Amino acid sequence: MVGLKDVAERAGVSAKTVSNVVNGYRHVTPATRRRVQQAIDELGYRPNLTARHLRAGRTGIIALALPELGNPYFAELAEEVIAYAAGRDYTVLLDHTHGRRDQEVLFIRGVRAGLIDGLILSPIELENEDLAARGSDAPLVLLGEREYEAPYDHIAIDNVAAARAATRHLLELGRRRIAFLGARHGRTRQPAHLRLRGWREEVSAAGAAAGEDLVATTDGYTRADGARAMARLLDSGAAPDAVFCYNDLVAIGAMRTLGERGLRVPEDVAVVGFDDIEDGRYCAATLTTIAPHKQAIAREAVDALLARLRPGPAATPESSVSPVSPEPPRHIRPGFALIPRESTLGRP
Amino acid sequence: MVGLKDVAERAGVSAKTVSNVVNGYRHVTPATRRRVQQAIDELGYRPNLTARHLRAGRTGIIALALPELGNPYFAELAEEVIAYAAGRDYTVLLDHTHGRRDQEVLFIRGVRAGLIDGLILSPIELENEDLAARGSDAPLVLLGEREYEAPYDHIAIDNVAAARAATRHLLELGRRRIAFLGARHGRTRQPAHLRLRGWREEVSAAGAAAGEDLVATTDGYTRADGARAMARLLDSGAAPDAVFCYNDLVAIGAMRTLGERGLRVPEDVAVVGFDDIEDGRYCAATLTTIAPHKQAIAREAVDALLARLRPGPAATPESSVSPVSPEPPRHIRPGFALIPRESTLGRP
DNA sequence: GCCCGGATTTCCATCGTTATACAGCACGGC
DNA sequence: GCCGTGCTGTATAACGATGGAAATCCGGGC
Repeated sequence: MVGLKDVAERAGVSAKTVSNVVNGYRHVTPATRRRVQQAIDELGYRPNLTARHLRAGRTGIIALALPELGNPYFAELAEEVIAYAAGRDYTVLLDHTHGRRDQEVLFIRGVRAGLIDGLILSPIELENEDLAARGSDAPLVLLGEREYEAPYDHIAIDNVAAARAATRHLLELGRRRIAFLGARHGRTRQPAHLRLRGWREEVSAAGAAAGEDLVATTDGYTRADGARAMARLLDSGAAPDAVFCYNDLVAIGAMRTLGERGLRVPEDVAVVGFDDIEDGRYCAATLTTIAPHKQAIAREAVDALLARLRPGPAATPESSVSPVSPEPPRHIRPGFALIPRESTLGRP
Repeated sequence: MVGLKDVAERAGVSAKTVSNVVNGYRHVTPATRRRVQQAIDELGYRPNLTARHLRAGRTGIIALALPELGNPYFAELAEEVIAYAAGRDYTVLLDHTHGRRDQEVLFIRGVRAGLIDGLILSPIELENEDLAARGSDAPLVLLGEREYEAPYDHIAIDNVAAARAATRHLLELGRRRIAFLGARHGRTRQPAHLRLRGWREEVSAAGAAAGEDLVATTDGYTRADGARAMARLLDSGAAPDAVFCYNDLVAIGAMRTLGERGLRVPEDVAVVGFDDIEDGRYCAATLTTIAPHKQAIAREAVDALLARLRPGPAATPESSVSPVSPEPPRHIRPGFALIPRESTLGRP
């Protein structure tokens, strides 16, 4: 490990002068600067980030905790967050919770205390009481469909409106028996709550079938879950002429099952997904879907977090005694779009 | 920020005693331990990782730099690496290079110096000279198809053998005009080098068509690249009866184009991919593919890296003067399997 | 020749934690 | 009653970098 001291010794100056050179401090003689720079190059010195972080009291690292990277939606979102954060000079530490409550609790409790400046979490099974009992004081931003009463910024598209738009699209195509795929069973808090509500509101308003026989539950939100749920739904005799799926993965699984059963998409059953993952654009029948504005979500999430990290605009000296009441939590709703493709329209 | 000192003061002991309690040091009176623990709980103290890292001279963080998270192969691999590293008490800092040489160079040069203990990199465009000019001294493990002359551990399946297995599978099905999809054009070093060679060796050995008209180039390895390349190949009149694709994404793109052109998979054109990503199992025709043993790759990569991090087994005191020559770089070849599915066999 | 003021560089303390060395103390054997 | 002998707990010094005060240097004005 070559440190400031080594460079300083070699250049015949003090450690602080080397530090000044490294940080582009103005008042350094060109001659000194040159000598120091040469020593730096010769020794291959690189400032130790850990030490800097300790000194600075911050690390410039934010954590992003998502359920699964295997879900392309989250992988794509992660890329956006990483890219945007990098532009704001922050490094992202990516983690996954497997959608498990204990993992989620761990994160909000503050694993990595002192290592990360803040956390963006997309919870699945987290509960209100977990947030209330939170120990860590690092800023936290929540992402995704789940809604909480705790005072944290929350970024999510309007899931009810999106679900209604998807359902309406199917209704407008003349479908009357629209199934919902991806309710979670055995839970008091329903992760799919809002999308399910949107579906229910819209079919009810249209006077279409809204029976519970058209709601299929899943254990998770993977392709396999979608395939199984679709099979169960068909076996139950519910005979849907369309399915609105919790997400694209579930939809892709459902389409696979439909294909195996000899049912055509969209002629026999139209399918709508949610997330607009890349895969959906290359299915045999490209997938109609709700496209949340991922870039906006990433941007808003990072901005919201950073807003709570930065000292805030000009805290006047006297106000530092009586702490300014923090900004109230904000609920930000990035946009979304319905993207009609072959799974509802057929091939042009 | 509540630190050891605050806890110490509250418990009426020294900071070191608190540290001892936190770290489970044996010789602490139960009474003292209790008092300290209570102070910890009351203040909600969490040890500052940055300070620990500085003190320890290591962070327990390793970086994993992959081309794209949007490619499910890398997302799935990342999950494996993160999980396995976690089991070995290491945190993974995930990064992506977009397969760009400048990014890759940045990483091996040692961005994050001092913050990470080592790096696992899956390079795409990195060159030998970049590795030779490497500045950082943090251990580095290379992943993936590209081969280098630099002295670093390298983890990759036997790509030639895998490509031959895939091609042989197609030959055994009676296909004679097997195209290769995903050569990279305009590059001296061909990323797809080994897979292309495997294809060439196998078709030549079988006396099947091996002309350059059956080799389609791509700019990248995405679904879109695959779709475009397939279209070009068909337009060229090459009339393949099978395609072996650089990876599953390219294969999925190719299948989409085949579908649009009214060609059936596998009846008219059989398709084989590479990577065994989840998507392939849910295509209209499930995708035959080469499945690299991802878990083994992740395990070997992490193990190889950690082996160079840990002090090494019992460096005898006298040998510490004359530095032991480091272990020679190892080339590790995890296994792979050909997984035949509908894209070559048809639906059972 | 001496002093002044700004530019340049150095010294010291500090971020939060832990390793090392040592100081207090109770207990038992003589 | 004295002195080792184990335990406990404390004081101090790092880890590597940087902010701020203090010290030094330099040329110019008197």
